Amino acid sequence: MGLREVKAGRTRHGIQQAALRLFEAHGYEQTTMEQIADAAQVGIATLYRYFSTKDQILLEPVIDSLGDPAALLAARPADEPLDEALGHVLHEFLTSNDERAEETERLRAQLDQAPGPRARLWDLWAQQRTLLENAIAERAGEDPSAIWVGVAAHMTMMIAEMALDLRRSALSSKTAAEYADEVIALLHSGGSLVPRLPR
Amino acid sequence: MGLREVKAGRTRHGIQQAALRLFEAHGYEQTTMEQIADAAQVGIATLYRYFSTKDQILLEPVIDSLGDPAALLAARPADEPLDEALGHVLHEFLTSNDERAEETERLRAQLDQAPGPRARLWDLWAQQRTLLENAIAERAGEDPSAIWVGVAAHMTMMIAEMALDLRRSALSSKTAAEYADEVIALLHSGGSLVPRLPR
DNA sequence: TGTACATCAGTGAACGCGCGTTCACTGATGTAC
DNA sequence: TGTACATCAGTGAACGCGCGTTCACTGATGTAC
Repeated sequence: MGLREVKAGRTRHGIQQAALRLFEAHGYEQTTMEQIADAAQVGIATLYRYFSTKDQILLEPVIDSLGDPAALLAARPADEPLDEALGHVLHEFLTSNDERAEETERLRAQLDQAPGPRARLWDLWAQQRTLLENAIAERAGEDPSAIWVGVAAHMTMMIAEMALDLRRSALSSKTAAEYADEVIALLHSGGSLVPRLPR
Repeated sequence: MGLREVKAGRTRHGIQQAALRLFEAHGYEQTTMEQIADAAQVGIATLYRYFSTKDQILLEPVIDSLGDPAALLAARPADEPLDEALGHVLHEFLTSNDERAEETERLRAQLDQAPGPRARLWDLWAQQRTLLENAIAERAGEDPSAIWVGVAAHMTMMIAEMALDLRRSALSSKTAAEYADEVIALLHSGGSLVPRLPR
């Protein structure tokens, strides 16, 4: 890697850092591209050389840090029962997330206040759920549009979402993976938490 | 209702109709407020008298047509088991939705192409899930932040979401309530669809 | 090691565009008497 | 029933603002020889 690339990397990183500081201080919507450029000590044109939109500045690190549940499932042994495999997928997905927790937490907090980026992040989750559906279907040799496939994928992603939310909002210092275990245990406890068909 | 109100209602409705036509023809983002004003044969200032933002024109009818699961749960008999009560809530929620299906379907289709409004709609779902959590907790006389409460609420809303998605995408003419029944049946089938704790 | 040229990060300024705001005004509808 | 006044829907035009685009240019870094 030559000096040119090193400097470019520094500039890019400097923009992200400056932007995050400003977002935290004044909010995403209240921060203008001009302010970011000033704080990062670059021109506005330079901003758009690295990030095609304002959204991207906030989203790029979050997107990069997102795991890939479909790939995790594909890596599980083929003879493992689906529910067990999905349990492992959840663990691996959330553990890798726990490791970068502090780093991404500040970004997430900003996301919650910016409708545009938030919508894109949700799209990303939905997209990964679809990929997971395909992985599940392929594993079973069945049609990805089968309802049971959708149920399994939705359950997995829902547990992941709950676990991340719980870690984010809770006072305790449990990991997301531990929260996922609690949720899974509740779902298998035979309690009356899952809606039942009306007679 | 006097003539003044009647006319105002006509104007408001005319704006929504004109906007929806334009959104369908050219897409939400590609449609400007000026075009909407022209098509509705009113001034731009009139648009902002009725709708505070462009989002609102699209969202207002969707928001109005959304049911209220928390209220539905509160209306169930107090001695009914929770899972049964939630099953009824789902049925009532989705049935009322099925009735206005055609009306809101065109709006939903537009929502899918507009990140801003889509984010707001998701916020609304999350908000209603929170309300449902409160209703569940109150029914049980427990803390709304208990994990099992969140699980029950998430499960209910997830089934509703899946049912609506299935009705929207499917070729068959089943109702959302019927799809919900299928999902519920799969969840209780004892299959290996719910992730399991790794040993 | 030096020279000539190519490449590319960064610049600044001007611009287009659409959302949303504001304001003084018109004219129709509503109401008090 | 008519008159005088109040209320309010609708108008048009100007404006502020921030995002994103474009372009010709500078100067540092990279490379061929």
